[in-house]
Amino acid sequence: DALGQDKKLDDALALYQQMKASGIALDGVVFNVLLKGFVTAGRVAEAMQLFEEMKQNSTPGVVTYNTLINGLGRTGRLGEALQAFAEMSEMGFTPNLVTYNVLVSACGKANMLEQGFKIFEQMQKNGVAPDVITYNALLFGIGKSGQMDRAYKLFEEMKKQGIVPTKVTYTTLMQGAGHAGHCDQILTLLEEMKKKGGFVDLIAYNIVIDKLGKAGRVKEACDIFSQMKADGFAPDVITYNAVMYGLRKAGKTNEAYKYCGEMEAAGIRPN
RNA sequence: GGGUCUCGUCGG
Repeated sequence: DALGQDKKLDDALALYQQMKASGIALDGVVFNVLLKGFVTAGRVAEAMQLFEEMKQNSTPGVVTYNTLINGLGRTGRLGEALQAFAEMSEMGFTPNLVTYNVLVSACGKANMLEQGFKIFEQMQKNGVAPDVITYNALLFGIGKSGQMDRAYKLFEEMKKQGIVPTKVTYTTLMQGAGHAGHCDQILTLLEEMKKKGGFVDLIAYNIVIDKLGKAGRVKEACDIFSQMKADGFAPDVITYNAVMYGLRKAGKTNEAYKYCGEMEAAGIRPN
């Protein structure tokens, strides 16, 4: 699993072959881990091949299906993901919270928001209660489709249901507000996150700086950049790219170069 | 008893 996460999937495969050759018994978890490796590397064909192999050995389980559905969904193959979802039920596996979350998330990314809401309803009919990840995934899809009024309604609704928003909820709303061009909302959300304590993180600052810069509010972007450092956050390459993009867009190329120098001085490699 | 699955950030 560690090798697979670390872009060393082929080393993981070698280890797997070695295990097989030494006659070590391989259980379903080993296969799931490999499947996940293929899926995160975008090697879907090999993932499908391994999955077929697993079926011969009758090692697939709910986690296997979830991993596979996630892989299909995140590579834009929503149709195949839904097919795998149907198949798992036929095989007698009961979809769990993760299964539904993977599907809702895939729908949002694929601009199939209404399909996502259908699954949201279906899970509840089947007695699976949505959690904060489900709502965050829906908010992502709503934000991507530019319907922020609907996003704020769902945000209120989730709280009414007793779901506690996380920092991901807030940054997801920020992104949506950015898509809709609502920079002031982003700043309001940042203030709310600060009040919560412990909600503001590097990603939140990166989003704020990016959106302000793209909206031409480059002075504010630079101010937030200073503020994040004052708050003890170290800008990363994404932060620097975002400020520099905004500065360059505003024609402040010299200013952008200053940040570039600062970045290198901070030991951050340009990408 | 433990190990595997799901949500948010830039540029290209």
